[in-house]
Amino acid sequence: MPVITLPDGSQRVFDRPVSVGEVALAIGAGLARAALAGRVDDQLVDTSYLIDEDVRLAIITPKDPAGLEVLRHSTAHLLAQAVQSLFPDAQVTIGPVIEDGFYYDFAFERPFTPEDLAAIEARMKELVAADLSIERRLMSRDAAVKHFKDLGEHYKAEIIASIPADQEISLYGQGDWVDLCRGPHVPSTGKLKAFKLTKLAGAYWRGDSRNEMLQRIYGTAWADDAALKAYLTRLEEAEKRDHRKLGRELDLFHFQEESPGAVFWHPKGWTLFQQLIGYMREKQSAAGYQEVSTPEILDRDLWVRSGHMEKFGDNMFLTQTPDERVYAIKPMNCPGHVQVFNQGLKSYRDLPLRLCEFGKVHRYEPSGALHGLMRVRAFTQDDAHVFCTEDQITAESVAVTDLILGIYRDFGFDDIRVKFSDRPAKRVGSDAIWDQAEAALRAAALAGRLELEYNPGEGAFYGPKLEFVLRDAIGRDWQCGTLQVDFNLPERLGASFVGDDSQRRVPVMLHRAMFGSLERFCGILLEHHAGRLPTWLAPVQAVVLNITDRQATFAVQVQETLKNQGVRADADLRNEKIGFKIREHTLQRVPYLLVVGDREAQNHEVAVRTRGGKDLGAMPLDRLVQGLSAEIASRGRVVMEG
RNA sequence: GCCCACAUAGCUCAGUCGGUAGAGCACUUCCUUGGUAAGGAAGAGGUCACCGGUUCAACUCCGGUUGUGGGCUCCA
Repeated sequence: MPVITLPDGSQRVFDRPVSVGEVALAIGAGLARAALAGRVDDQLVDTSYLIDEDVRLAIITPKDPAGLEVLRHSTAHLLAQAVQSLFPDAQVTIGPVIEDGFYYDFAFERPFTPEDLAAIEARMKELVAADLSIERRLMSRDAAVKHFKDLGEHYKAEIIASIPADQEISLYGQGDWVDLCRGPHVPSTGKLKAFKLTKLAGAYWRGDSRNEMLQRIYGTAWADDAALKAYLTRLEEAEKRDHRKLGRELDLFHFQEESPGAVFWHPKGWTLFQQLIGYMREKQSAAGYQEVSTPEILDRDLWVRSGHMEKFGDNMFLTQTPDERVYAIKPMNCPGHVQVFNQGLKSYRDLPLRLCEFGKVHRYEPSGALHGLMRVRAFTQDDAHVFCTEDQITAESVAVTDLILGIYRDFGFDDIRVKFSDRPAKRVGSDAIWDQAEAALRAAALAGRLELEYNPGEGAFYGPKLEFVLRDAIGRDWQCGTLQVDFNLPERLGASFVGDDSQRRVPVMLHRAMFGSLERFCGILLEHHAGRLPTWLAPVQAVVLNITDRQATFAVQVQETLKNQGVRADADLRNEKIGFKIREHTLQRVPYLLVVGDREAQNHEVAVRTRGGKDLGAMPLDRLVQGLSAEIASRGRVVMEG
């Protein structure tokens, strides 16, 4: 006589064991139709699951996030069934749910083509129309291994063999097709309505690049067609703000074959870049950093001593010169900064010593990893190294964290999280020092009142680290800043200072970057703002548009006035209609369009329009200058429009 | 680096069965001086990424190289 408690607290009593589906039907026919699965005492189960004792039960529908997951998982199975019905020789492997969808990896003798994809999707639709019921059964491990081996499914057999002995092996069948799966699944294929196969890709078996490559088919699945359509629209919107497209449209930068992964910055893009540097210089100087500049190329031997050659030698650019020496183009700035520290005898009184550099580094990234500004081979870091005593680690770490958080907020990022990685198994330094360093980083992260994600054992061999991740306007995460404690490099490169007891000591080094890569940060900014950079960062902040040639002189006068006040202003004196000019500069995302006609010239004012299409009306020149200057100085707060 | 796809004018893209290339926008010139998201006309612009092969003939078919895109792996 199971008593079933529903989420609203109400109870239902049955005089015999009942399935989740039957309970749903007892509540209502509509709910029974929508039911995809059940949650029985926090465990997700199929609608066929038989309840024979008192439980709490929630009926899971597509509206429930868990329901959507079940739906996607079942769609992955549907995909596998369709593939095997069309291509019986294809072997199945795994097919998990991912954000917004699912994928399934297959082993098949020839690559799938886009035409195959269309055929597979059509077959999936047929299987949905057939509304095959999906049934779960249990099997012993040995029987399951034999079952899949007999089918020629070697990957599945391998997966089953690796499942812990105490776990039961469940299979799900739909029609004549069976797959190994933990479940749960929707009751029948007819429940799968809104899905689309999206792309083909290669993927290594078990995610290991030493293994053979499988073929992955990606798909997306939603509760209904409206949600699917909304998702596809969202993808299109994301494409529109792609920084590579914006880079071309706004004439900011380009790439070309002669130097893959290296940016050609155009005047407008470089203006943005320089704003970032100028901003950071100001912040760092205020925070007690001293800027240095170290060589781009350094003898290979230094990188052998630092340990980089051994670990990352394959990813370094090396020079070929008329002499015998081999230089490495620097992939990082740290060894250079240690050389600066090493000049002259340092005292504990010199610490903490904070050296920063806008260092351009080169890394030979794998060709397949390159991606616009986001992953390049030549980039500029806002790199800094703090040389300090062990006692200073905490205070310095807190200071760095505070600095980083304030900076992200200035750029319009409020959603920031931190990943904390502590000691790995293989490491240098005593446990006492690790205890101290980890405590310092944790304290620093907590001081910033941040959401902390803990990655045990993921730290560098030379010290623990914090990684700062920011979330952009369309919900993507970007790792930018990093703070690492290093017990290793100073010693390897012979850094030391004289302590208050006159003994030589080895300093601790904190590695820290805030933007990370300036190139990448530019890309993130462009996508975050969809090209509409805040006024203080916009390459062109205002453009003066004359209506006819009669106002050309006044237009130039307005432009000059603005430039003299430090506003980046252009004048568009072309013989074009005002509508045409408005359109062009709006598309160029210029924050303020200043129209001057006879009326304005007469009154010594400008008609102000924003790139958002808002008409701010006529404004005397001095008020315009005042407003623009205030907005630029405020870094981000919109003064003019408010 | 691995898998798949792609590479035609500055940009976005057509180009059938193999017969040496087109459009729109942009650009140049001329007309137009027009009040808030595209005024009109004419002109110029291409070794079809590169190298090789097949063929009477290759943008087109085949092989290779480079680059790009989407994934995988990697990211000090």
